[in-house]
Amino acid sequence: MKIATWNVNSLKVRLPHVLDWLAANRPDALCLQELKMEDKAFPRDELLAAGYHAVFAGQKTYNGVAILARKPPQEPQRGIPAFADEQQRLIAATVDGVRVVCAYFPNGQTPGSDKYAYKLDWLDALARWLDGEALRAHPRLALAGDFNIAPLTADVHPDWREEILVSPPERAAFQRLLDCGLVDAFRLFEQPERAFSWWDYRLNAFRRNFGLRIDHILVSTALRDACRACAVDKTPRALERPSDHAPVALELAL
DNA sequence: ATGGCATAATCCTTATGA
Repeated sequence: MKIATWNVNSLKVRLPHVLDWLAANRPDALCLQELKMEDKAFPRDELLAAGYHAVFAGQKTYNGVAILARKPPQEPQRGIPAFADEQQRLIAATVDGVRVVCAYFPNGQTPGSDKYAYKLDWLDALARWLDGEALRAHPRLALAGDFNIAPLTADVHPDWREEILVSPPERAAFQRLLDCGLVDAFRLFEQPERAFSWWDYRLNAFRRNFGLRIDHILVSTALRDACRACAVDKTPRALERPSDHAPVALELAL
């Protein structure tokens, strides 16, 4: 089984890249973030023609998440239960017996801001839900998405000067997700130096490999031993009009 | 010290992103 995640930064603009990537990689499930479109604009027919069913939670201008899968995703659920939120940032569904949770974590803007407080509140609600309910109901669970957190020093280009995405409270919140019984699938395997998943559009950041690893796939204990490979695919980032994020893919022996 | 690019929305400027 192959599960992947990709922040597409507008599904409308990136649909050709997504269709090409699906054709080339044939994942069983692909989690998308930052659709930036309402549900009525979702390209359901184009994806079905490409062999993919979808569940999605869209909104105008910002946010928006979807799970694409070769088989119809089962029991879709939108949002974090018991966390009232106008922003469409999470959708979960079962694909091939795995509970796939697709999430677009808040950016946080800058420590001390309202958006930063919202980010930490959102992370707290996510951890509570995973620990208290989701993992009990679904022992085989994968949490995939744009976490907007670079957990380790190795996940950050040395020239990164900002506090956001690397601040101690954000990293503590990431660790709390691991403490729920999840593992960062990427770090189960040997990886190249300076492996990132996002590069700023400015400053020739991609060419200079000035990036961050903020897109992750965490898997539950029950899935850990089934992991066979996990990698960032930098190819779509080099195309014309790319997303600023690259897809991350996990292969499982299931 | 700042912005540098991209997207969407209202529309030629602004908010947001990471």
